[in-house]
Amino acid sequence: MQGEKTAVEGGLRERKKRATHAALVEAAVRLAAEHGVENVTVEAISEAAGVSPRTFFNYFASRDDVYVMLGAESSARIRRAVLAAPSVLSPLEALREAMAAELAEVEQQHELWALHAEVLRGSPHLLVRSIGVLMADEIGLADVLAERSSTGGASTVPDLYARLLAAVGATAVRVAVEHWCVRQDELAFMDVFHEVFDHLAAGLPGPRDPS
Amino acid sequence: MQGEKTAVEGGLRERKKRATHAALVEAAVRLAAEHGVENVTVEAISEAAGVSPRTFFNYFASRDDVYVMLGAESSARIRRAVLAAPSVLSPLEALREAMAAELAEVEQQHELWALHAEVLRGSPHLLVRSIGVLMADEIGLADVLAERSSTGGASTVPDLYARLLAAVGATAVRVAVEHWCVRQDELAFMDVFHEVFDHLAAGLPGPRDPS
DNA sequence: CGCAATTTTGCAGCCAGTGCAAATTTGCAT
DNA sequence: ATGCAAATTTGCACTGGCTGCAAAATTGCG
Repeated sequence: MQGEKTAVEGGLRERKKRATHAALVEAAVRLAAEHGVENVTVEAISEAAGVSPRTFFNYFASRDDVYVMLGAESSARIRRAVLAAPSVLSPLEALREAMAAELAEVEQQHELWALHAEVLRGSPHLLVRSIGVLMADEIGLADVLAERSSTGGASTVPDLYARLLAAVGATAVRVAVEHWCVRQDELAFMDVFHEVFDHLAAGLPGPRDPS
Repeated sequence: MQGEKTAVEGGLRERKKRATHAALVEAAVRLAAEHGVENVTVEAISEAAGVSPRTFFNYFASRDDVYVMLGAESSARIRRAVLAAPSVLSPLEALREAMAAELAEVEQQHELWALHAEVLRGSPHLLVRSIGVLMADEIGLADVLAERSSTGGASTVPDLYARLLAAVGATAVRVAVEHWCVRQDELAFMDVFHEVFDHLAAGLPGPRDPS
């Protein structure tokens, strides 16, 4: 399937849409980092991105969404990785591997993420919304985990264990990220990540290092 | 009105403030349950509560906050209970006990909570915000857990284990509540709650019942 | 009762967010 | 290339969320 040389995806239309989306996000983050989120209007963002204010709302349902809707693609990739995991792995191990792989990817782009994190740190309001969105993704993750474990019966509602594992996994990643953000220069992120999952696998016995 | 004997707290001024606050919350929840959140304006809420629209914003920073800011007092009580827990309990056990006690309390009021849950179910937007607020409380909980475990040194930043335990504990409660909401008539909430914590204590080994 | 502090309210106004229809751009078949 | 259909962008008008400010009402206290 390679007939097209550099066409990574779709037609010109779709590419332009993605470009506009990215331009809006970047403009919003940069303006917010400089002037503070509350002092950045939709009009300013749109102008910096070269579109009309009305167009902004064709891409985001609210002004805040431009700062909040970032992890959507990551979460889809994690779901695929969980489904593709070798069946010898326990559910917790499969999830651990899938998340580790995705996080290694994200660590590349690093720069935009750092700026974005700074913006969120300055507005608890947005931070809270972001956390909420991350957690809301669990439902989809729980579905995938339940599907992987079950023999094939398409259960309409994931069982308690799958829901718990999805939620705890997402929470573990968030804690690892937050902890690492505070001590960015002291620790390697992946070390923090694996320490967190070691704690979980051991049943959270106590503050002692489980290794 | 002359008897000051039943004055549970403060003067008339403070009581009236609490009354207004409660009236706004109740009016908002009832109106939202009936007409849908998006069809309930601040004007309607204020009118039902018997105050002016402007006054609404003296109590809540945004319209959505009236649906989102409910668990604040619960979380303070849980923190106190964790600090008061006997030191023979492991951190996970102490947290489990504190949360179980608080949840038993909340189950009494049941009625308003059920209505409120229904409203949130109808608006993913608010559900996400609520989850975010719950999770944001963890920082305070992590402080308390770290303080309980440490010999006395007031660390400025809770250690990784305390943060993880606080976050996972809050997540576990949320999962238990959500799971129970779906099967409200089949299961007793406390059974779900303890099953979740059994999974955690066992290190999430697999979907099999750990009991 | 009268004074000081607090709370409520109305008002004027900015900005977020939406529906609609016209204008513009893109994909594609001819 | 050219014209047509579909998708996208844009302007416009309008509702409603949200804020600052100062006047009016309410409460606490001597």
